[in-house]
Amino acid sequence: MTQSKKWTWMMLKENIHTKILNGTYAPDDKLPKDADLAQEYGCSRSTIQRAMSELSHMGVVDRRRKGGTCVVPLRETRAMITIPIISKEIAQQGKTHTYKILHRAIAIAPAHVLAGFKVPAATKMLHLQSVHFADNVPYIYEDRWVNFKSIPAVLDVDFSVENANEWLVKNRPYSDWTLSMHAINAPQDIAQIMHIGKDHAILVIERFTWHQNTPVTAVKLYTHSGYSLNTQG
Amino acid sequence: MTQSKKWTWMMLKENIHTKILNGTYAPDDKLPKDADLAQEYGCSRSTIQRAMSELSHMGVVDRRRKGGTCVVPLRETRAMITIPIISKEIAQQGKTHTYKILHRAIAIAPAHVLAGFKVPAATKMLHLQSVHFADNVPYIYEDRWVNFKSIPAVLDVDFSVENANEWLVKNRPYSDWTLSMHAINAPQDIAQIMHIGKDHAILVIERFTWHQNTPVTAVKLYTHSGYSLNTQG
DNA sequence: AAGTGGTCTAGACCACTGA
DNA sequence: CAGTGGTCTAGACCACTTG
Repeated sequence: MTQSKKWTWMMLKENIHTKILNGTYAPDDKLPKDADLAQEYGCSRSTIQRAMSELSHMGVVDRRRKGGTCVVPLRETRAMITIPIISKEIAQQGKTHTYKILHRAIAIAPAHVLAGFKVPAATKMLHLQSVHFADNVPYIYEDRWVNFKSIPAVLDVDFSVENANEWLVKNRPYSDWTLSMHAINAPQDIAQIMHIGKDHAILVIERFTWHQNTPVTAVKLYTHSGYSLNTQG
Repeated sequence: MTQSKKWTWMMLKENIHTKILNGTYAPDDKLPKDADLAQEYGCSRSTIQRAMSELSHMGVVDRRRKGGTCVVPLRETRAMITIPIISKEIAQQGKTHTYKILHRAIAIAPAHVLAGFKVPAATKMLHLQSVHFADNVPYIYEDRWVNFKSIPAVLDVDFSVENANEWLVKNRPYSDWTLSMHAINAPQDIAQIMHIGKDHAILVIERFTWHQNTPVTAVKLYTHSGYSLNTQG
């Protein structure tokens, strides 16, 4: 039925996905094995493999050696989100990015930072608090701890000029990270900085980064009112 | 230097990523072309291709035909997030999921729903408001519009028993969607439903789904206090 | 132990796109 | 139009896992 056509892996992915969506393959059904599908579609097994591994990655099917390929019954939505580089994001909106540092100190990192890093002992880190503006309107407030032991040069940087995130991305890339998003009511100090009312709801993006198991930086980004993260699939 | 070893695409990905992280390949540098890398590592071009296309997908490098492969200078963080199936998520926490429908009506969808669907004309849809509980504590409030023209059977379902999201996932899978996350202060009615104070900050997840260009459902999930979305890379 | 998906190879051709 | 990445193939072997 499906021969005589040239199938790319992308077309295969969509074709099989459609068959799953329209019930040709129902939830929990077992799909034919790759070799049989290859014959059915008249293509090589590698091409089937490529399509199916995408579907597996999307959470649409579950693939196991020896077990075969099944349609996942209650599929979750998986989305790739991009945490933008702040200055780029602001520039894309046609606005001017400026940046101001409010606080710089070396201090023992608070418990939640140590916990997030999974570092048990109290450790001194560089504490940086700063604000990003878009056309002089507060855009994001950034509260950051930097483990300067992993990158001593950070102590010599003049962060009144240089943006901490971008300096770090350039000078101490990370290999692993965690990310968490939640909502909070703005406490008094942040409300004042962001020019919003106390208790105004803000989206907080919290990120921990490591480089080969060494903590690099922990940052909380307190977004401006109305900020949203978007994606599609 | 790197021969005599058996390289898998995963090892290659990590090895090349490390070289980018440690500056062997600096931002904006051009990497050797796939064929040369294949020779350098003593593997086939397909294997290099697999590793590099992963790095490209991660946003670490930029690949162009004829242009070659470059290290992206200011790399964004890209994360795969999973929007869980509510009942599963609650079960995973060892709690009991229950569900209650508060409102069911057919009405003209409000402007923001029509706009999100990119449907210009006023359209009647099924409006469902419900709450999910974890051990009888409000967990998520769900405000949903269903385009019943795309799935008439939805009008006959007894949503006092059946969970709308899961019924839809089973009976009208979607092919395309958008997702948006932001924070709001709980309005009076939602605060009351969720047993929180008015203006308490909550994370809202808003999703529009289509099936082959036909709107299926628009849903806003108002999460409980303290909810967070997590991911890692 | 056998079956199925995961990976690797060597080679071919195609599709962009930059010079 | 020439160079580079993207895809496809046919076949081989490996790794996991289930019966």
